[in-house]
Amino acid sequence: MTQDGPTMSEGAVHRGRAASSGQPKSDTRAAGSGEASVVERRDEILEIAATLFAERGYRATSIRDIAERAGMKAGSLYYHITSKEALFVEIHDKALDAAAARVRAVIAGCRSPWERLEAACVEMLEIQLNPESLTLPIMNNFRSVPDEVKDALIRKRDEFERIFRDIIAALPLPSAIDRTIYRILLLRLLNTADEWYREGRLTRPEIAAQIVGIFRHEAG
Amino acid sequence: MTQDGPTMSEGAVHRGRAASSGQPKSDTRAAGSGEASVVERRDEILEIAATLFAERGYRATSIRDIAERAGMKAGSLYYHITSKEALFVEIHDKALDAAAARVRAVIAGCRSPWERLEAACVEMLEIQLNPESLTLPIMNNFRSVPDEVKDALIRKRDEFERIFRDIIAALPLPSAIDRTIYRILLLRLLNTADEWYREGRLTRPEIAAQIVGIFRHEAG
DNA sequence: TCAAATCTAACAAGTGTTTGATAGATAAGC
DNA sequence: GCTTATCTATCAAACACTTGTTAGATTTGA
Repeated sequence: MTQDGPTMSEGAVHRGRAASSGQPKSDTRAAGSGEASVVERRDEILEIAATLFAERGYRATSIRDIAERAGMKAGSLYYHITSKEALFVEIHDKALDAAAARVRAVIAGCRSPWERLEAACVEMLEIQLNPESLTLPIMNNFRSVPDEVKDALIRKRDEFERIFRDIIAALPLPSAIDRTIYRILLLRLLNTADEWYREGRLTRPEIAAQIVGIFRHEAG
Repeated sequence: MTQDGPTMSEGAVHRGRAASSGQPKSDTRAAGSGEASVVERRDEILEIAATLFAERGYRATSIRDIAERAGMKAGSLYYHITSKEALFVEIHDKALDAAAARVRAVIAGCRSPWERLEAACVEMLEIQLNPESLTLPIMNNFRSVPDEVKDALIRKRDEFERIFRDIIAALPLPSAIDRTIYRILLLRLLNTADEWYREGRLTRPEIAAQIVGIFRHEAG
């Protein structure tokens, strides 16, 4: 892609209920009335799209694919979304926020720096390898994303990675090790786990322990 | 992609001079006659395609992109190639062969196991980060490749990675470290270097040294 | 003259997106 | 309570465009 994607012009003025707009009137409509509420429907679409983006990548996932999985026709999707790009950006931001929250939560209960690193690694593997929710492996492969959007995505990702910068800053590493490279390498492994992970033999915590084992060096 | 790509039916019976076929008559035509020889023309196309595939990925690179860079129209490309898939497979195989040769060459002159590992890492970074030749970063991102082709690509890649299996087998690692995970992680970093590498500050050999520094653990 | 290499033009299929029509539910007026 | 009117969510159909690929005509050079 890089230069041929649609150009993401201005903000949406759709008739439908695209992205951010606060609740429509007061439509959260408690789950009493039998069927899924309006808000849930949109979240459902976000999850479906997230799963497909994660499985096949942005470019290889078509609007029609998403629509079909959501049980509707392609055109109908545009009642809920502004554009494919906007959909991706929204998912990406939500996924990173959720991931950040989860990682922050697990490291909060850790005393030593190495404990924190290992807990963060375990949690990252869970996040990347469990296609359960909206916390999905889509924080790389920026090549498949139009240029203008790319900047926003990278900014959000950098924000997320600051968590690891802090964890690593607290590690008692030998002075010969460059902490920036250290962080880049570690995050690359964690973020692309779904590409190199092979089911079987070792469990996820065991693999996380292997990673930390390799990255563990005490100053001396 | 995964299931929608073209289906790579049978072997080519083109009129042109697609893939493997030995030389056409005796057409290597020494470089005396002023212009590029026929064989060189085809290699030129392979290099152009390799560069584009590396830059944008398989799916995001169109036949028309390649043709334009080669100074011709899309249809004309099919005089030289059988299909986009076959073109990719050929490039991929050639790239891996070239990379294997280069890595084998540099580790041949090394005594100690750790020396060998560092030399291999330096060379891999050079290969991945120098878009000079046909030795290009396309040994990952298999998601963007049709299923049937994927198997062949993976087989070839596994063959390449055996070099690293041997290097790692000779390392005096602590018994707690799993050499399979160790190899997978290291190769993932080296193979995706073009995605995480940022120009400036550290040179490539310095980065390679950092990587080896992190992965270096003596048994004890 | 002959073959190699390229062009033009089309194909069928797929892309993101828009438009106008329409069921089904909800609310308002009488 | 019954009939309107409004609104929500969907569909069908088209749009303009890109994709890989093929066929036949045409140029180029020896």
